[in-house]
Amino acid sequence: MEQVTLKSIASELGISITTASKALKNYPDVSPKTRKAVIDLARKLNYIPNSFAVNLRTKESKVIGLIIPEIVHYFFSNVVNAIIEYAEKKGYLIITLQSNESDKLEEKQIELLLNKRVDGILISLSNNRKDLSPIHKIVESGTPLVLFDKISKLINCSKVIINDRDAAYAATEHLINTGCKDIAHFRGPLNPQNSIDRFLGYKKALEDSKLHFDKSLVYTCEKVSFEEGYNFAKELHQSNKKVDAIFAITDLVAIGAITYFNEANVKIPEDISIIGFSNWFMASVISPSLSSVDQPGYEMGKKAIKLLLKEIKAIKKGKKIKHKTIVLPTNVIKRSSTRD
Amino acid sequence: MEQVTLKSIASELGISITTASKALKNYPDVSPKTRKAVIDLARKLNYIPNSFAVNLRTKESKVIGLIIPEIVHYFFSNVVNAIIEYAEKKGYLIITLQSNESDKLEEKQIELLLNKRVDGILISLSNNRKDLSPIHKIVESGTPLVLFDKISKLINCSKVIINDRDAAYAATEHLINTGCKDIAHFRGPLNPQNSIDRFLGYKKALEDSKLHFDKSLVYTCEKVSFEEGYNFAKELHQSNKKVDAIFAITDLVAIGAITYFNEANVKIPEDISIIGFSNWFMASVISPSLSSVDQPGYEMGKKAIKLLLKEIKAIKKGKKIKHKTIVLPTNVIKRSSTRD
DNA sequence: ATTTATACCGAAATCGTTTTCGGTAAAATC
DNA sequence: GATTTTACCGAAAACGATTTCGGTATAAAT
Repeated sequence: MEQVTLKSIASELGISITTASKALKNYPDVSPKTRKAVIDLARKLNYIPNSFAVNLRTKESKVIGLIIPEIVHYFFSNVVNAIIEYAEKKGYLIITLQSNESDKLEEKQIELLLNKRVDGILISLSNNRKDLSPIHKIVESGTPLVLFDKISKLINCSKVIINDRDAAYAATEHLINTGCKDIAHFRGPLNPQNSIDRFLGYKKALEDSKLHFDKSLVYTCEKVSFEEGYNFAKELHQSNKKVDAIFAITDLVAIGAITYFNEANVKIPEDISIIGFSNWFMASVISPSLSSVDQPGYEMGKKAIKLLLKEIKAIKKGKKIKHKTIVLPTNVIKRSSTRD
Repeated sequence: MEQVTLKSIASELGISITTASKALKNYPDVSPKTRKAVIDLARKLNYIPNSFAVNLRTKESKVIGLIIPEIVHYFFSNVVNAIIEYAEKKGYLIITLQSNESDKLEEKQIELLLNKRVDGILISLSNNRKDLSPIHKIVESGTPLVLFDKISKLINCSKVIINDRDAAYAATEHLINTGCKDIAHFRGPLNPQNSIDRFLGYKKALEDSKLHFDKSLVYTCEKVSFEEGYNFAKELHQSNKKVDAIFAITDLVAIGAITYFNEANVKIPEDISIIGFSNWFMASVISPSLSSVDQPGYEMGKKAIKLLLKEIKAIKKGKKIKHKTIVLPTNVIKRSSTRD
């Protein structure tokens, strides 16, 4: 399998490597005749420029690194989808890595991407990240970086996020506006900022409406799973606590709850209203269909890669870059699991 | 941002580039003293070997290309998950691309990966692929290739698949064994081999059990969506056709049907049995829980990347490679949507 | 006829690493 | 003391493309 190079083309045509290169790259100082000859031969031999050599020379790889906690997640697979798609259109390829919520793994992966000399890096931070020095290292290396969804404000780079607090506030407000007074919250783990922010939004909405915040109505889903939603719904129901609504950290948790209430013949939303978070496609599909807050994964991915490519371009041109933080709007999607 | 190179290390230490390189790569002909000096300085300056130069020299990129129809799919995101994970352990990175079921796009992406000079390629073919020449091109280029799930037998390379026909046969057989006699099939589109094979398995199972195959009981889901499952269930129900079971091409379609029957107060599995395909995690979660055939995405991804890396290794050592086709076993997972 | 402009072409340096192949000094052997 | 071995080191040639800078013809201008 003999490799076709500029050298082989040049020697076949009896010209120099320089001229061959210039012919293919539309330099003006090559005659139409030789240009045609080179192009024709290149096509005939199926010449493919050696990207390793090009990379070395141009010092860019046209590859972007992407680290997310887990790809097997509707939200993240949508993000990845958008990123891959947009990047490809702009001539960039994406190397994807998953941290599995392990900060140690995340650090290794950052190292890997830096070693690969990718042109830029996109990260959604793992929940357990405390030490920010590996992230700072990226910035120091001069590699453009954009953080999204799960970010840290302490890093000096561009970011794309939603306002979890406001979104949770809106969800809770929707429950309040539709007449609910005793609202439970199935929250996420205690550490992640997302989970904290949503809890805070929930609490703030209660307070702003002069509703009593009852700590015993807050259940913590460690794994944010269907089962937890199901079991906490059962627990809540059998406890005979006075509750007329649930705000769940995630649609999956909410659907767990719905499943229990359906089985227990508790009417939704007459007896209890339920609202989820993320607007997973299953939300519109189960019955009753689930009200939710949309978390625009595709949009987020697209905005993040767009921002990153812009910074890469700017740096290449030696321009100064101003880091931006884009906050994507979220909307409460009203369906049948909450009242009118 | 001055780049740290072997050259800068060497000149700082007053030694040659060669020796610096050898010190870092554990060559025996460098004294412990200079080795230590080089290693220490390299660490101090945070030296990162220029991967572009290494690639050029070693002619390998340690990158694998992966093309799938869509990443936003539980099955495929599981495949990707496994591939990324295993590859990383073995020192390889994954560039992921999605064809969106477009053969034109798929061809461009193959071109992209070939131009990038990835060390190997993994593909799950798009449904519309007729012309196999772009795939042959990969083989001709000498790039190791492994096809999985949606493959073509006409390509001379290794493959990882399930036997859709047998799996569908087993699903239908399960319905028959549990007393069903009039079994409908919500099939997929007419083109894709997967869809055809599952239909054939269904038909064969009926014939082998001397059950009548009724063409009017076969519904074609063009988009393989929840809505189609729901609507065909409705259509079937209102048609008053005699039917006591449905085999759906996919769990999503099956869940659509279940949702309709739940609403219509048709008892599952007493009045009608339903079995899906893929063993999506939602199958165990809805009520009644859905019987299904597991389609081991994670296993498939792992086997595929393993096979590919093995071939890459073999080629590097100049060994001959024998292409393998791995057929992964599938199992009928019995849950509450079918009878005992 | 001489100068100037134009149109093409190519030598060579460069990117940073890897690896082969000699070379020199010191130590070991006879 | 002469020879061989051992232990280190480095020059230089790759890998393949890009780009600068200078060159030589030929055509145009004076």
